[in-house]
Amino acid sequence: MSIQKATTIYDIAEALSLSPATVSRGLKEHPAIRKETRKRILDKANEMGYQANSFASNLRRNRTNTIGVIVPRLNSYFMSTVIAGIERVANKSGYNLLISQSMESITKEMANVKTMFNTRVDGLMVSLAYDTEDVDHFEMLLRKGIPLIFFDRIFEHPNCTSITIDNYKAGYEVTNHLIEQGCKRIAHITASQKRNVYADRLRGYKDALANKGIPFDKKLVFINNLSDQAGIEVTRSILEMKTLPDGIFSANDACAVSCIRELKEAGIKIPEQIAVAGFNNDPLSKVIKPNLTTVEYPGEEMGEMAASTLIRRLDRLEGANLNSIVLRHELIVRESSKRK
Amino acid sequence: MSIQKATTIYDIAEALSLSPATVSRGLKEHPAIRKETRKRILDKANEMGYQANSFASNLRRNRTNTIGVIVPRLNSYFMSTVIAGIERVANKSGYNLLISQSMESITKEMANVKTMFNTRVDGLMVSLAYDTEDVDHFEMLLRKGIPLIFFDRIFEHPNCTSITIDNYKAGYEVTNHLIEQGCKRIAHITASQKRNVYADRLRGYKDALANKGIPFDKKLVFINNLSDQAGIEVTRSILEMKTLPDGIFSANDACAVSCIRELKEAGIKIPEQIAVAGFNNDPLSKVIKPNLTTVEYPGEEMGEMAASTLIRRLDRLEGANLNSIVLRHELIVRESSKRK
DNA sequence: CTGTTAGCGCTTTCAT
DNA sequence: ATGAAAGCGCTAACAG
Repeated sequence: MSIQKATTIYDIAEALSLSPATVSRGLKEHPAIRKETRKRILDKANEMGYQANSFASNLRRNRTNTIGVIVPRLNSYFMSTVIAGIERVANKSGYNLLISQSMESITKEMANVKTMFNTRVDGLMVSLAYDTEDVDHFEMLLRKGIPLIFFDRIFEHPNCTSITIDNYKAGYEVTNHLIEQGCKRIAHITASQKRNVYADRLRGYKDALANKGIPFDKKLVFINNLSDQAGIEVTRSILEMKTLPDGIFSANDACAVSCIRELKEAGIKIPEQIAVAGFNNDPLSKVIKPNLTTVEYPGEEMGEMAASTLIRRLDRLEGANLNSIVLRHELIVRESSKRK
Repeated sequence: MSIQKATTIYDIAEALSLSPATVSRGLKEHPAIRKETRKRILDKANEMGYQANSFASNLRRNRTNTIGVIVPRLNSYFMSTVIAGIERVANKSGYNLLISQSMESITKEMANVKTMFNTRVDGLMVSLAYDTEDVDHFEMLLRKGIPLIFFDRIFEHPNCTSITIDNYKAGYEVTNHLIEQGCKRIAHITASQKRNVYADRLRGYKDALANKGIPFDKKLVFINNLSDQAGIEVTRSILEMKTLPDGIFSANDACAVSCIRELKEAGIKIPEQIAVAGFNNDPLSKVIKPNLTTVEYPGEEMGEMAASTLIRRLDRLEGANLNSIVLRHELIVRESSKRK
């Protein structure tokens, strides 16, 4: 099979005795083209197996049709769900995706931004690394008018849309639920307070305690990276406390599951002695025994929202200048916290 | 801050009283450019903040500088490690990555290939979905001379390089190890036999048994999707057997870990009653108690090899026409199988 | 509603 | 060793 030269709009134009300009317009939704002409063009294009050359188009329009995505890590159920959502929307709208991992490091994140910038992505979607302090490294994009969207791990910025769930409320609900199950001494395991998701959940936790008149004890707040390993270590610290907590609220499921395992190992009954709740509704939460109480996090929807908001903005459509979008979460109560 | 027009080779040419052609050459490693001129060009480019416009270049050269990657799913430690390896090499060589997930479905895989094709990726790296039967959907790429590389879940094809570990040997080693620990009745949990990784490990398992004169019993081979959930279900089936196995070899760690938990739940002592081994050396394997015997799989190296092989081929460099590359794996013996 | 025309920025013969 | 010039395929004024 020989390598065949690709069909161009010139070929179509010639076959139809039209000008390339008309063909170009016909291929889009240009208003000033007769419906019938448009149909002829589309049919012929199909017949000839026409594939737009995006480089020519990009060169001409000074656009790339590419959206950058920077996430801390890909290896969680949550993130792969978000990516799937982004992918669906981007593909549908003819955008390509450039995905990269910051590995939770600001340094790598900065390098990624630079690569994205040099690749001239049309827009960028970011979920921040643990240790990112500010968003100066995104300024070069903003100065060029390249839209930037934060999701999940966001940063408040006047020119950027942020997509989250109400982490404060979710944190409040989880904590309140544990209190209602009779917990009076609830530990909270979380991560870098530089990130909204963790800071907000902690605030929710504090307010829920305060509302029920339970004093806040900072010795019960553990900050780590929420990994399996961290779960083991934190559980050991907890087991060494003179008074054990009677509830644990972990800011993710991986860590919660790891805690449950360690606690069971130590002979602690769950939920009777310690009730446990996690966050994200990872499939793991339905595997661990007892099943883990958690918060359903609409990952795919978040990906879709992020992508469609960005694309609307790129295409100068409506509803693109929102400053923040908050998706609905849901507390999922399972055996790990049911005491009544 | 106003939006500033980007520097082009014309700007550099003008500033240096050279022709654009010379600048273009100077920016590459063109042999016919005086070293000194080259340095002047490079310096000036730097000073002016020159960024190549890849669309113009792509349009001209009919290349995209983009590599496609299609994987079953992103949400495993192994895969995110592979991607990190690919990313490093691609970035270094100035290639962009287009990543997508087939979600283990041939249908989605075919759609992804088509998107990649239409995006005119310069090359494609693929790890196949569970249910892919043949590679007909890649033919359109091969016909165009677009290099295709398979990694991990490969398909033998004369024009494609394949990158794997020796799954047969690994399967043999794991099984043999279990036998040496005294196991005589070893179950094997695996996935679609359409995929080399699972078929090869099963062959290794069979041959190891045969070599020690242990009869193969097909009732001891369980085929599922190796998820946590599958681990639970398979363990339940196992627990219902009239004679329990005394060893389990799971083709991944996620499933092995899930089994261990279910077995412990049922009061089975590990490794005393049933020794367990997994595959991939997922961080999880060091978290579960007892720590899981597994096989170290060099994910990052695999990603690097795949990417660099592909890029060498794209750049017409040496060592690009290998048909198959086999990386080194390593059996990691931990408590879950240590009986002696 | 359709055509003409002029590039977008780069690479690559072909000249010199 | 360097330059001139053509053109990759498409889009967007502008003209009609």
